[in-house]
Amino acid sequence: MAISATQRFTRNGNSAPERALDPTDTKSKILDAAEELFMEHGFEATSLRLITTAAGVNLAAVNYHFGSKEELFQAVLTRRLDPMNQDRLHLLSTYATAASGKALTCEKILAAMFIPALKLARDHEQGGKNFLRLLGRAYADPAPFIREFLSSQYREMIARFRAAFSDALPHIPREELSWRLHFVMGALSYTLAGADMLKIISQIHPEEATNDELLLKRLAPFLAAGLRSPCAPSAPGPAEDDGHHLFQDA
Amino acid sequence: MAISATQRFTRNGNSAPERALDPTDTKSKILDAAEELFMEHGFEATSLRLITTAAGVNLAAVNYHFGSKEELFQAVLTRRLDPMNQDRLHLLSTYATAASGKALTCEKILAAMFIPALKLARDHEQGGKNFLRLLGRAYADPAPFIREFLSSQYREMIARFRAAFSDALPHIPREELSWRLHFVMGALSYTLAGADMLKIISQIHPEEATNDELLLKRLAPFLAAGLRSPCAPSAPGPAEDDGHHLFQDA
DNA sequence: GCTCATTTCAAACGAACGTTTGAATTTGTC
DNA sequence: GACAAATTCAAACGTTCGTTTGAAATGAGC
Repeated sequence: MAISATQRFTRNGNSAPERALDPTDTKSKILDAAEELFMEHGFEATSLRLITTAAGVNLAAVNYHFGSKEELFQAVLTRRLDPMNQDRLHLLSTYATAASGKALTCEKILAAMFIPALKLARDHEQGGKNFLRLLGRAYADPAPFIREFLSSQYREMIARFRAAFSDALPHIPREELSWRLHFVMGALSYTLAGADMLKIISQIHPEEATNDELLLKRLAPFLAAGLRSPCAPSAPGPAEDDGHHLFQDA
Repeated sequence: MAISATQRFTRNGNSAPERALDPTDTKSKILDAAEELFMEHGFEATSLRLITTAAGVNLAAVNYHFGSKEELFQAVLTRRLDPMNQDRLHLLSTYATAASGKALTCEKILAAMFIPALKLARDHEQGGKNFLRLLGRAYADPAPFIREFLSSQYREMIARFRAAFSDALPHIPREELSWRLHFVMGALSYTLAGADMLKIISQIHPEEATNDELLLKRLAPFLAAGLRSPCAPSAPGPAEDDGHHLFQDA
């Protein structure tokens, strides 16, 4: 642990943004194998020996090209997460200019969140579908380096989308909207991540559960309805009830 | 791996349901420490040495009392999950009889899901709050033994609640309802599990994010609105569009 | 064809892991 | 108090882990 910054990477020095995108070079082979295996077993349970064997490269190649297992994991996430979030921002801007000043609908904003994710899921030439499940699981991973990384990766995107939702739903207080955005992100990532678990629990047919397109087509209206729902009469202070009165009867 | 069933536990033979509930005995001390540490670091990253040291017991005590690390993890989950899910079923039955044959509202059904979780979160004398976060994370864990365990633990409860929702929302097709139930479970567990990550992303004040009561008071109406939302005009076959027409404009 | 930086390789490092062992200790029973 | 079962203990087991090493192979520039 705690290797000095100068000591690391003295042998690589590969500080240029990207040397090559050749999908047959060692770095790409490692990323592809790591993506699939991290998705399948999680970060801790996936050994570098498993990754390098699957990639057909030498064990030491990971530390040479990426520095450490943690940095490899971040590289796996960055490779697809960065373009996806930029797609989201671009799509949101496109919709906003098309609306010519008027506020977007919830569905439009949700579409700007979901469509780039769908595009990634369909990118079959590279295992995009695996990546979405890996990403969903990373959200729930307690490792500090993962949480900090995701937090920094998402900060800008979330801020922009919160602003969009705030325009779309002006009657929802800022604080309530933060919560609902939280719920949206939760349902989305959980849905993408847990596709094989709750499809059993929920008795959803397997061939349908893997159809991300259909999945999101059902998820977006569900979330839009929640986002638009009328606000409760605001929290009336520390009521200290026994929990059985939390839900207004109807 | 693959220890014969007869070989395991030859030294314990503790096959009675529960010998003692004394919170100071070795078994309980291990469960308490394991619950907190599994929650904090996840299953793979938590070593038995860390657990036994925190519990103040000998390293071998885990294998003596529980058989293996995996079985300890299951015991940690079972200890609270089993009573909580039985509470849920009991509460649902209570509401159902109180409604005297009429269908319950979505809010009532959600209350039957949430209130037992809240009760557990408030059980401060034992780390109930930790447990909920541990549970939420277990949902996203790819380890097969965890997924199979949770699936078996939840099967009955989910079936009962699906039936209740089906009565409450007779106009929603069975298949669509399965999806929405999936989204509900996702948002709930994600909300309970990821309390410290997305509260940063969503700019929610920390002192509020730890208030589970307020959290669920906001989540339930959000989900109820989604559950009640009108159905899309049913999937019209394999449309094979480019993804930009997935969301109906409005 | 020589040079030198980059990359690959087999091998080993020390550390930490889950588990097992067998003796010591405690506990319950007569 | 003696016997037997249950539990605790220190120590070690064999394995696997991420990482490091130094030499061998590779490739581009002159």
